[in-house]
Amino acid sequence: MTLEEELERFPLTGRFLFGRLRETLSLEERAAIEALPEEIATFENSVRVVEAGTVSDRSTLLIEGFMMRGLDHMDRPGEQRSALSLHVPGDFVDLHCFALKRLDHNVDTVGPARLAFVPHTKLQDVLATMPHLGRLLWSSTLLDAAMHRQWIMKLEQLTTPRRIAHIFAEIWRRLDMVGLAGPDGFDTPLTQADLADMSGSTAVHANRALRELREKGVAEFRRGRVIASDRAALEDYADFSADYLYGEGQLAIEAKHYAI
Amino acid sequence: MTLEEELERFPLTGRFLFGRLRETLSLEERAAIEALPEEIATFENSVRVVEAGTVSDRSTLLIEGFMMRGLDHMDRPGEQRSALSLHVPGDFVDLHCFALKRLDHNVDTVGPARLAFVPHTKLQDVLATMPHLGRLLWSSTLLDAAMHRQWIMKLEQLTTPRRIAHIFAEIWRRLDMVGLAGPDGFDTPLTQADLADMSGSTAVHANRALRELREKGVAEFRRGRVIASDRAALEDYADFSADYLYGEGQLAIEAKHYAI
DNA sequence: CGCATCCTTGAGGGCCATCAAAATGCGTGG
DNA sequence: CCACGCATTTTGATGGCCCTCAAGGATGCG
Repeated sequence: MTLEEELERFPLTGRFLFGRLRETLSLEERAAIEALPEEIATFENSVRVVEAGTVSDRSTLLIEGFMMRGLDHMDRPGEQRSALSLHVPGDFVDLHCFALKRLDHNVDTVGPARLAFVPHTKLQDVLATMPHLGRLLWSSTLLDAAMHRQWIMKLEQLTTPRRIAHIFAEIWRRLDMVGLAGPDGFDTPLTQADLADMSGSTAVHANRALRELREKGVAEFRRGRVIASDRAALEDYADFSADYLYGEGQLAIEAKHYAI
Repeated sequence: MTLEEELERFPLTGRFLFGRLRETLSLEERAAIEALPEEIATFENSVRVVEAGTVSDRSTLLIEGFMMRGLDHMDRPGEQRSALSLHVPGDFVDLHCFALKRLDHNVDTVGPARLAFVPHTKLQDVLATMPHLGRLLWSSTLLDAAMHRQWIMKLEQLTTPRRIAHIFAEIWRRLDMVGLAGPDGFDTPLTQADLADMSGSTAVHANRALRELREKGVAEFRRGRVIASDRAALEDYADFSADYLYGEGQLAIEAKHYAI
């Protein structure tokens, strides 16, 4: 099914796992997912949707826009924050809190966003009646963990310009999977300060790193728009390999194993 | 049940989730876990147990010793590696590969270790018949993700001495939970080069960072033995808070939610 | 006792943080 | 349409953390 058809039939959740494991879901299962949200809401830029430490009985699915998971720095709340992951439409942002209940980080919007809230009671019903779907939900939280690991590697190994290039490469691939990227770039609501948070750097240095990317011809960043005419060069510069996103290439392998 | 009793009845898997969510497991469920391993094996220091990229049909439970998940740096294989997580006895090291099948990183021993291999077919049987246990297995993979997030924060926010102090503080707490720590420190097979890999630094700089920890009275590290007389000072210095480990303090909350 | 591994120390240089200030773009309201 | 305020971006200067290369010292094992 194409993305357009998918979104026609499942306008809220059609992007969930699209380009990855969605193909292994039956239509009944996709319908069950579409029926999960109890409430749809729209938020403005930089709104804290869930606060770290709170016990929650619902999870957030991102329909439209971007979100970030992070933590305020303990010394100066609100000033310097630690970015843990960025989320694009189709992501079940804090599904893991269904199993852990208490969230260990904040969940904020980056730019305006439309969200679907899924009560955990409904998830529990789905798990009881649709075990295969339950396993796929599990997998989707593990994709998050795989991205975490790549971020760790990125922070341990790369300089700031390469870290930012890696961020660009990852977001681009992920937007691609849900049909929201262009042929030579993509749009985000990110600021240079956001990039600094994600790369463990400062806004000033992120600015200089972006200049280097521009001068090297790797990528351009202007007010949230990322343009890179040579995608291979960008991914090469960032030591980026899309394997950890478990995208289309791996689907053949996965689908076989998921045929319970 | 005390840890001693637990290990008496479940010598292989008695430490799995001990001090965290194990209390929510029935005796039948614990017995089911104990019956999972198909093979027990002992390995020497620095043995690669699973190679990145391979499709695996079994997962590894760490019974005794330490393991590390990581990636070799692309340019110089075997030389500079990126450490992603360290594992202690009781950890279901690569359980996530049950759901994702393909591993995105290597799994190596650090020092000698005793491992239990669990075939995925057995896990599948357990999931089919014991849904509650299945959810707990899910949770255990999410604890890994929570630790990943804390590592990301650690790398983004802290200097190398504080990163190493954070590593010490985390390992100490985790060894505590499975009864393997002392009152003023703990033993590991880690070298200074390992600490460097874990903190995204170099062996030389890790050495200087350890000297600073020693001079500041935060912690001592001598041939794998970590000694810190003032644990609060160590955790304070490292900006460490054990919440993300979802240990005993949170059990009351969790247990309630897990009473399906 | 010899060897391998690990630890330690020095010197030089590069990446990045910090402080400070100015320029640019953008929405609001006059 | 212009003025204004505000967030964001840009640039400079200084200093600190950390990398790299190099060499020597300690420890443990056969």
